[in-house]
Amino acid sequence: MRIATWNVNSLKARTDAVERWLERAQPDVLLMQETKLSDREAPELPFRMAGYELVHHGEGRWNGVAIATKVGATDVITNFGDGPVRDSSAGASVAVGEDDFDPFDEARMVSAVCGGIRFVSLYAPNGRVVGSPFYAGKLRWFERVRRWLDETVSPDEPLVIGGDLNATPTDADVWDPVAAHGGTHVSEPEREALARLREWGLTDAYRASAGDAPGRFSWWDYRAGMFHRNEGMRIDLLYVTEPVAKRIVWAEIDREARKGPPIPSDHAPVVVDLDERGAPFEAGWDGALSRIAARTRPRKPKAG
DNA sequence: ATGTCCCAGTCTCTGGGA
Repeated sequence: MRIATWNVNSLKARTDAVERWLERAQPDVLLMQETKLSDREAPELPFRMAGYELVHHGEGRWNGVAIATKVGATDVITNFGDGPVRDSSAGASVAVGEDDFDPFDEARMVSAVCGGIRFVSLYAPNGRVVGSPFYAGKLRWFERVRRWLDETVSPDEPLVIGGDLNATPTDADVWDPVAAHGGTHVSEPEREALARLREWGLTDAYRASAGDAPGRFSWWDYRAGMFHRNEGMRIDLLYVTEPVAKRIVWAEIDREARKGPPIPSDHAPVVVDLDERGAPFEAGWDGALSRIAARTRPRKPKAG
């Protein structure tokens, strides 16, 4: 089973590139981020023509997460089960200010069970500036991810949770820790937030297979030739529970997909191969889903 | 070296976000 994650930087602008990559890489499940589409605009047909079901959770102009799957999708969860997000496709010309920023109004989480594994596609808030309200919201969002793990799934269950986490686990995941020092994506609270996820019972699938070598990045800024100098960061992660970790046989970051033409995403896909010996999840997902149902309360829509 | 790319609206440019 081949799994992957890719921040596509607009699925509208990148539909053709994603279709070509699916044809070449043939993942069974692809997590995507920054689709920048509403659910109504999600290009389900091209994916279906390529053999994939598309599960999409979007808001329009910004953010947006999705799962493309060849092996079916059931038990879909959006936004941690906390209710609807905003619609940024209507009346969104006014920027979200510091005071009204709420990462839980944004489409940053979608999950589904595919091929006996629960997958979660995440798009962490950027944080903008360490110490800003956006940075504080980013840390709150990571706490919500951990709480969702605590309340709805178990480390004993087969789970893949990942995507664009907008944070680097260690200095080995940054081209120049000194240059990046003091910025978002490398700060200690962000790294502690990632560590809290691992401590719950998750393994970094790429590192488990590819080792600790530095210089293995998944994102490079478009500007200043940073890709060609390999000045980037590894912020696109696949964290997996033990039942999945023991099936890892290979992992790679597809740098080729970061090259043009045409204009590529600023992220490269991260690919992990699992062997086929994964036993069916003994307890089944019914138990886990009943816990989810019990914890999921429709959130009262905000006025206006 | 504030250098690129994406989006929507003010619509062949601008402002906002990454």
